[in-house]
Amino acid sequence: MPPYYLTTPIYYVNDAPHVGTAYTTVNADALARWHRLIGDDVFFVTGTDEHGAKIVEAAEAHGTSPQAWTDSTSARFVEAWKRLDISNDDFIRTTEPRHHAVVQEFLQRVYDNGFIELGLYTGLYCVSCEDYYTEEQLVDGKCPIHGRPVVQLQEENYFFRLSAFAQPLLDYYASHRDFVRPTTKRNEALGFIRGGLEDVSITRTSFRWGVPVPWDDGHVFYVWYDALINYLTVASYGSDPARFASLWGAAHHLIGKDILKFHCVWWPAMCMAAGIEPPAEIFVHGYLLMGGQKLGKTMIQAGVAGVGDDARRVRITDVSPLALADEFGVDPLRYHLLRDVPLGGDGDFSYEGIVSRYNADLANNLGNLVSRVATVVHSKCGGVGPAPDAASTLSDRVAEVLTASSEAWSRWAPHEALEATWKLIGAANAELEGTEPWKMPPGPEVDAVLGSALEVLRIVAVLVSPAMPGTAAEIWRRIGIEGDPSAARLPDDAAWGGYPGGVPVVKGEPLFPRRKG
RNA sequence: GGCGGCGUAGCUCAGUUGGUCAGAGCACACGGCUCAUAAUCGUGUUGUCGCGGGUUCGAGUCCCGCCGCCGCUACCA
Repeated sequence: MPPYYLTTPIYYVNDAPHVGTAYTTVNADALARWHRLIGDDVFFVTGTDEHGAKIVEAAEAHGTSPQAWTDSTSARFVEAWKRLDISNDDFIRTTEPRHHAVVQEFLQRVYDNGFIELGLYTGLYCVSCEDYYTEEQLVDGKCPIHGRPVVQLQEENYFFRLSAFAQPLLDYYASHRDFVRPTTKRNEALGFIRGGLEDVSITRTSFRWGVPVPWDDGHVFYVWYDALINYLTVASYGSDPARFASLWGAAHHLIGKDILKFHCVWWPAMCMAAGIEPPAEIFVHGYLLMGGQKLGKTMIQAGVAGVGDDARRVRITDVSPLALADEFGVDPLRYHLLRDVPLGGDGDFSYEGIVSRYNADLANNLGNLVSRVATVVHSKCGGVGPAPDAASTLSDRVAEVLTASSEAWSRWAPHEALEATWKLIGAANAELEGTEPWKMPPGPEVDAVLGSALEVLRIVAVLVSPAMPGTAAEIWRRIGIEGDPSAARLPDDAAWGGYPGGVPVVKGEPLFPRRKG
C-alpha cells in the first residue's frame, strides 16, 4: 500500500471553528477517505496552532492562563471535527512536548547549517497595540486601530536567511511542475519569489508563550516558524527515521490561499535549509464567500460582535458549521461544501445554495431513488433484494463513472467526482422509468431490474462515502449489506455483481426529507 | 504602478493542441408515469460566447486594443 500523507493547516485557536475552516477540513477529509478507498496507506492529520502573543492576550482577556485557554479552545476543534465526521488519524497541538522537541531539533539544524543569524528588526510600532505595522497599513501615518502615532522601534531577533533561497526555490519549482496547484496559485508563488526575497525575523523576545530557542534562552520562535513544522512532528521527524522517510515523500498539504506565502515560499525554503526535501505537493484552495444573508441567528457564532445588527454584513467566519450541521445534517453540509465549490477558486456559500443542492441532489435524486427501490422490492419481491442482472446496461455506466470519479479525485476536484456519481444515480432512475417494474408481475424480470437498481445503490454508497460516510453506511444497511462502505476497496468493490441478493431490504423514512425553503 | 486571472443561456459553470463548440446542471414550459420525498422520466425555449479590430478556408478557442471585475505585491493564524 503506497503511503499518502495529507494535512490540513493547523488552525489558530483564537477563535471557534467556522465554515471556512470546516470547508478546508471537510475537503481534506473527503480526499483522505477517497485515498483509503483506492487502497492507499493514508495518514491524515489536522490540529491547532496555539502559540503567539495573541493567545496570551486572549487568555488574559478571559482571565485564564495560555495553557488553560488553549486546552479549551483546542478542544472545540476536536469536538467540531468529530461532529463533522472528520477521519483524521492524528491531531497535533503545537503546545505538545513532541512538537517542541521537533521544532528545536529542526531549527537547530537550520541554525547549524548557517541559515539563521542574529539581526535587528526595525519596524513601526504602536504602543497601544503592542504590534508592528508596515507603511501601507498606516492611516495618515498613524495606527489604523488607535489612531495614535507609531514609533520606530528596534528589536533584536534571529532572522532566517530566506534571501538565500530565491534561486533554489525557482529551480525546485521548475523541476517539480505540480509542486503547487492549481497553476494560478503556482504562478502567484513564483511571482512572489521573483519579486525578491528578504530575510525574515523568526523569533520574539516580548513574550514567552512559544517554543524556546535552543541556543538562546531569551527568545521564543515566532508562531509561523513553529507552526509549519507540525507537518514534520506528526510524521515522526527525528524520532522514527524509517517512518519519516516513508511518509515525507508522500506529503500533501491542503491550504487556503491566505497562507500561500508561508507554505509555498517559506516552508520549502525552510526544508531546504534543514537539509530535507520540500513536501510532495501543496494544493491551494480559494475562499468561501458569503452569498445570501438568509441565515438564522442560530447559525451565526455566538458572541460575535454585531450579530443581530442588520447593517453588518455576515462574514464566513461568523457562521457556525455545527449549527449548519444541526440545521441540515452533517452529510448534507459536507456535500454542499464539496459539490458546490470547485476546489481552487473562490466560491459562494449561501443558505439558498445549500437548500437548492439539498433538494435537487439529495432529496429528489439519491434519497428518492432509495425510497422507490425499497418500496417496489417490498411490493414485488417480498422485501428480499434480488441479485443484479449481469447483462444490465447500468454496469457500463458504473465503469464510466468509476473512471471519471477516480480521475477527478486525483485532480483535487471533489465536485466533479460527485457530479459524475450523480450521473449514475440519474441513469438508475431512468432505467426504472424505462422498465416500470411496479407494473410487472413478480418474477425473474422484476428481480433483474430491481437487483440491478440495488447494485447501483451499493456502488453509489461506496462512491459517495468520501463525501457522506454516514449516508453511505445507511444505504448499505437499508439494502441489506453487512459492513461499512468506507471499508470497501476500489476498483474491486465497484465491480458489477457485488450485491449478493437474497438479503432483506429495509423500507425506511426518507433519507433526506425535502425542504420547503 | 508591476505581475497574474476572469468576463459563455435567468442562475452556477464545462468548453484539450482553432473546424458537430454553441454545451451541462439548476430554474422554466409542455408531455408521460403515478413505484417514489408534488419526487421521477422524456422533449423543448433562451445566448451577438464582455466590446472593437486582426490572422485564417474557418475563432469562446490565436494576436492587438478597449471596457468591467478580481487576486498577489512579505513578517496578519
